[in-house]
Amino acid sequence: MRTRKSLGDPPDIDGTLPASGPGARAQGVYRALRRAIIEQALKPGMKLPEDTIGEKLGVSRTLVREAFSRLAIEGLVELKPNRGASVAYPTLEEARDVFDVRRGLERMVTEILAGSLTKPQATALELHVRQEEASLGKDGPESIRLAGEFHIKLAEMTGNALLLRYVQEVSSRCSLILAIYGRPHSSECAVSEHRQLIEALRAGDGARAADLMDHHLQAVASRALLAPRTELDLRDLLTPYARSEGLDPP
Amino acid sequence: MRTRKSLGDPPDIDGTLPASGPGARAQGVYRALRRAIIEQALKPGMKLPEDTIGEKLGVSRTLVREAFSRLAIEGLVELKPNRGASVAYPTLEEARDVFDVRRGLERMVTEILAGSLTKPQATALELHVRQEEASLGKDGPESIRLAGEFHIKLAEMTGNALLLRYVQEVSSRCSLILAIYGRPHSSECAVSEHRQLIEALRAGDGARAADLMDHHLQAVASRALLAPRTELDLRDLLTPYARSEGLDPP
DNA sequence: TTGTAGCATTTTGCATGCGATATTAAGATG
DNA sequence: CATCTTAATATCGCATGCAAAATGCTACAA
Repeated sequence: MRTRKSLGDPPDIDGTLPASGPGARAQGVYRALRRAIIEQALKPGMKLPEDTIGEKLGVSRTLVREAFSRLAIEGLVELKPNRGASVAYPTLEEARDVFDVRRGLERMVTEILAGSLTKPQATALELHVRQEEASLGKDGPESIRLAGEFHIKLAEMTGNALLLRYVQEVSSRCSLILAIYGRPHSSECAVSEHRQLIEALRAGDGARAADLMDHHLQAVASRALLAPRTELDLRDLLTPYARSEGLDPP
Repeated sequence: MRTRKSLGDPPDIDGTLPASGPGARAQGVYRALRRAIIEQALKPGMKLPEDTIGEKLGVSRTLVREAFSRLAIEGLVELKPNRGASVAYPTLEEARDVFDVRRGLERMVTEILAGSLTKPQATALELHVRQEEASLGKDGPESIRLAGEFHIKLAEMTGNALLLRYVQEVSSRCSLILAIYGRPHSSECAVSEHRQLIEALRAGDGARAADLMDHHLQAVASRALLAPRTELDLRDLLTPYARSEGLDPP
């Protein structure tokens, strides 16, 4: 039963939109910050003062702190005692850790799905891939979001809530990582690889599907993490510091 | 009231004991509750009123809430809007999810370690197993704790912080699950299986090591989750409700 | 210029207070 | 006697307040 709405409230138009009721605002702050970080409205390393954020979102520092601690656990913000919160700026090593775990998790997803994917599920995935293709030309943030959601959809289909949560978490962190270390115009996922994956899943070929997924993610990681040149890497390393000084690096 | 430590206080004697400084008390509450749940001082389903807990721990509701939300994310407490927190009471389905993810995670651990385990690490593991053997006869909580820590130690040795965090989380949840569904006197892990695992790791035989780990955890899950008899299962299902009424079921 | 000492301001860590909601108890009604 | 109100109490969600720590600023000396 949906307990958090009071009786007079209008029905939710969309489950993903801000709900009303107790606890909803806290979650709203969390979700807002999360999206802002992933979409790079809040750039890696950026300082996050509690009261500023709270003012801007129309809530008290309490709820902002709550969101911070949650985001900190997920690795999206860093939380230093007496020095406040800032958008996380993962090191290359942390980035590699995240990608490694992600590969392992998604391999699990793939293996589970290879034995259990239903026909409607396969259809839904194909529909999704078609959307990805459609959005490819436009080069907006849309294609990146869709590519990410493909992996989330897969995790959802396992029916394993914990696995889904972990995949969501590593996906978020990967977004942040790619924002720092990724090349600007590299589309994260090759749509053709998604297609092949669906084919293998539909065929129930778990080994092949797992292999495809592994290579797929390995490719994403390589594109991002094999630092193209050291100098570029160093420059990027400085941008957050520059930004925190109010500068505007090119 | 002045609960904080002032400057003249003596330094902490032990690093693992409650540290002083900002943020330390918040973490202290979290850790205290976490341990209390895992060690079943707080039983599954038990209600957790904010102010009662805060009083007992000498902190305000704020910090207790903070701990609750963290524990809720980890699946150790349930948090219902306007109805407060209670120690989580995972369903059998959730339990299976956790065990499945755990097997996947620990397979990752095993595969990583098979290629990289150093000699000192192997020695440390052997020492640990010897401790497990020593504590076996005593049948105290010691042997259970040690068995769990073996898996944590393995995760630590991968050097992957995220993987470690996930393994810790699923381990905690497994403890809770076993507290509900496990048979009272079943030692969770067979020490001999730990021994074999170390041997395979030391030999660098990743496939065999992964297989051993998989069977090992499968065994633990089976012992716990293949509900021995349905009636016993039903009875257990009722105990938390009985407890919340102040009754004391046998 | 460069470094630093002291004060003013900002920001955090945490406790407490107030209104809202749930839960329990008591009384009324059939 | 069971069930529906309704009042009392407990508990939560969240904002705000206050002290401690950090940060920034100004002034001054080397």
